[in-house]
Amino acid sequence: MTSDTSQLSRRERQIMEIVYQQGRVTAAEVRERMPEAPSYSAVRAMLRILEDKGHLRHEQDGPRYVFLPTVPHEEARESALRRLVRTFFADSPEGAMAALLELEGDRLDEEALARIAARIREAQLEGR
Amino acid sequence: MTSDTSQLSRRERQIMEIVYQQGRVTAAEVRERMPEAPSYSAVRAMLRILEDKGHLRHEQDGPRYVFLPTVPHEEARESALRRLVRTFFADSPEGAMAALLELEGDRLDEEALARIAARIREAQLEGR
DNA sequence: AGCATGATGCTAAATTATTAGCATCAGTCG
DNA sequence: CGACTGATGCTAATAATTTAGCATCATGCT
Repeated sequence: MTSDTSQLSRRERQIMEIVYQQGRVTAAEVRERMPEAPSYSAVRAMLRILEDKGHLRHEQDGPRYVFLPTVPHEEARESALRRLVRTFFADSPEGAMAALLELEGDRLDEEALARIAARIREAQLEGR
Repeated sequence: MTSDTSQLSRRERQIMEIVYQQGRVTAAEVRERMPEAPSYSAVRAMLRILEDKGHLRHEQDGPRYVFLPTVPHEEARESALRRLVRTFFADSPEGAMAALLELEGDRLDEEALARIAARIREAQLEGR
């Protein structure tokens, strides 16, 4: 297991976000998405550092490398979720749920709401 | 408005998280909660930098300063939520809600689930 | 073939971040 | 009072991060 993401530097964090967002990316793609993007070779240098630190690995994809996170997506997002709930919601999942509804409610159509409601009912029935 | 939190360095980010978690903190309190905490004076120096950059402000509290974020808690968490949904949930709020339920469901008691369900019903009735 | 473009590996310089110490002040205690 | 502790303001040294250039290789095109 790689070290905690709270230890990532500024650029490292920017890159890791892009990698998780995309799933697998080339150096050029990372660069396109970086705020105030440095040179191509600077991006590659950072990617290599992240690989050396164990956060990323690469695969050959034709003439270029494609980079992937070493911590699986699922795991990383759980970790990020927990951290967010702890930092901003006094560790209350209910608060986070409410905020998501409030903030993103208008992006949830009828069907999505129904699906979430069903999940809630399920949780209620399971007494958990 | 201060610059984007994605530009925060390693220690800056650690400190901002602590500040948001606590609401208002002294330098000593920040230091207690930092991973691999540096010296008291190093923490103070970082707090001052964050203040210079506009992320924090301070108030006098007896013989010491207490630090507060300049971006209101509500705003900061919305921003963090959006970023999380975008990075890890392909910008799908439904996905984020499902993951929260999955991950933290066992921390939601009957009453909390009922309250969330009520919020969902409300959203459904409002056709949003 | 030569040239251009896109890629990697590597290096090191430049820049920024992080660190902690010193001087000074304020408050408390014996 | 002096000593001690806890605080601030400030500085600069050190460490870490970030940056980009060079050499080289591979591929495709004329």
